[in-house]
Amino acid sequence: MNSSVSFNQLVYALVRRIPPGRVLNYGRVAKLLGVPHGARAVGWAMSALKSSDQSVPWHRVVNAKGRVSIKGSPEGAAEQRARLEAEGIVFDEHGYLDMDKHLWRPAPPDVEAIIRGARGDTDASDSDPD
DNA sequence: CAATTGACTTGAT
DNA sequence: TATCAAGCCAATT
Repeated sequence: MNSSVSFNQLVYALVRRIPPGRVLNYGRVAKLLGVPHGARAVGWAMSALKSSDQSVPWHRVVNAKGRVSIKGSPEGAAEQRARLEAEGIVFDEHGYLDMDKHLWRPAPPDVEAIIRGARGDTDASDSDPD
């Protein structure tokens, strides 16, 4: 039982670990998951989220410029910003937040653990196949 | 299996 | 800071 997990599930697992008041951008999520250029794929995963999946703090994922990037739903964008402000994040007059100040920097080992957990390989007996 | 799509990113203007 | 083009990825049809 293992890598049968969709990329989306990995994304959700990681986003779920983003602490309040912290944010992550699409490209960073992709990179942490081992796909340096999968930013768009991460965005796709987020768009696939249902309103019922409130276990995933989707509002903590913004674009690389530190700005809310939801398209086709001004309401959704407003909600995302409101949730972030509720966590203490401040947006400037242009709608940007300070990435250097709020970007979440998880330790690599922690990220690996999250990924392994999402894959269900909480055991992972084998050291390093290949 | 090929074409489409989209909450992206980077570099140049 | 805003806009444009090109590159990259996974899920969907």
